[in-house]
Amino acid sequence: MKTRERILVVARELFNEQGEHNVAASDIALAMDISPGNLYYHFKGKDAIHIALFSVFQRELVGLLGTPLTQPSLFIDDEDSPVIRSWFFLTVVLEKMLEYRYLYDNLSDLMHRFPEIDRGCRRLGHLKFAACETLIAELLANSNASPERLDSLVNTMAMTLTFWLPWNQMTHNADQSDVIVHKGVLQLLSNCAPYMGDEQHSFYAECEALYREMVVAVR
Amino acid sequence: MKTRERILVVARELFNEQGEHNVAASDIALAMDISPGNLYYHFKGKDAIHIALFSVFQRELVGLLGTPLTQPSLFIDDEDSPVIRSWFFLTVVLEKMLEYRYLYDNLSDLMHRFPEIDRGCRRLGHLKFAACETLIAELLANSNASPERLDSLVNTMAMTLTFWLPWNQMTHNADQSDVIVHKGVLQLLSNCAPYMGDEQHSFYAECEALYREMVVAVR
DNA sequence: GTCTATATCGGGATAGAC
DNA sequence: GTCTATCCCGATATAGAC
Repeated sequence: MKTRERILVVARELFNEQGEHNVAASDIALAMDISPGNLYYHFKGKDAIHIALFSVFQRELVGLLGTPLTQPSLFIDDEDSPVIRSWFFLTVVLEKMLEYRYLYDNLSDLMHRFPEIDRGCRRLGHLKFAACETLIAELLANSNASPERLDSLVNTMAMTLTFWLPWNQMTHNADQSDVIVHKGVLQLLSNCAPYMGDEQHSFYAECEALYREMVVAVR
Repeated sequence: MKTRERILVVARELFNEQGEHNVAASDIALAMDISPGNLYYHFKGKDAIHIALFSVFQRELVGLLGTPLTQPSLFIDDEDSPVIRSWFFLTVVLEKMLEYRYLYDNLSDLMHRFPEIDRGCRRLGHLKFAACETLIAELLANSNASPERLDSLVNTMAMTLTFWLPWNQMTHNADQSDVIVHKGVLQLLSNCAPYMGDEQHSFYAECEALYREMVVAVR
């Protein structure tokens, strides 16, 4: 792997582990066994690394959010139930966010410091909203919930999607970084539960079953 | 007002306006027209200011969260409906948080840097949970929602309470800092709506009525 | 591309006069 | 209590050799 690539990988790891602000450019160089000067040859400082890192993340997440549940894929069959499809979709999104969780630990800060990140996050926010809307439309197709309620539901889901990782970090100090995604999906979907029609119970059963299956599989 | 007091007030304002990390100790001194040396006479650096500021906030918020809806007060009558009481309670809590919103913009960061803030926020988190639980117990007294659902509802509410301010800041760049509290209360209560019994509609009506009333009153 | 050495700079912190 | 002046340090950034 080229040095430029490695810098991005190592920087992301350090940011996630130690918090963005605790990592100096020289720390990254040190962790890679290269000199600070060399690092500055590839990126003109930590800022440039941030921009590059975020642009990769943005591209990847836009790709995921852009095709929510619409097309079948390798993993998702068109015949699968909306619950399964939603479950899978949310899992994939949260896992991607977990890879770049340092971003969500310091969202306001980074958005404030970097206009690019600010614009990017707002764009991602809109996409999150849209994705949740189509997800809900599919999941609650024959629900009689009022539009206002659905609005607030979408809002809750988009917000949960954004802050689930930091929220868990602050409530459970333990590092259950693998179950955290599945717990998040359950939390997200359980918000939809009360609005579902008759399949309500079967939904919840399916959810819980999948949840336990995954948690067990991890351990 | 004594200098020591003024430092805390000005620091809080600057933190809220410009973000905690963008404010140096010398900035605070500058904004107050005192010398950096003088500031250091009162507080041994920015860290000490943070600790002092947080301890005030913690004391205040613990006071609010500690007596959720239980005792009648100047503003809350024992005969008032649970909806009104919940509404008022959430408003007061969110308004206090708004006064110290810089905290919630950089939660992970500050918790990471200051063990005191870390411990305090976890404690506040528990109190938030407990408060939401009693609120829900009162609000959904005769609901038949399953315990799992109620758990996830409490979780959603506590999380919303924690991240509502930063979430709004990142979605709506406009500074509608006065309505933000009322919008938050509506968002919080609308999560409970589907679990309410027959009074569901009357609840929503009451909520919306109050909401509009308050928004209009502000403008 | 990579290194070492060094310059720069901002913010934290202290000493001592008033 | 408050000021001025100064020191110190860590992190950023550059220069120039290899």
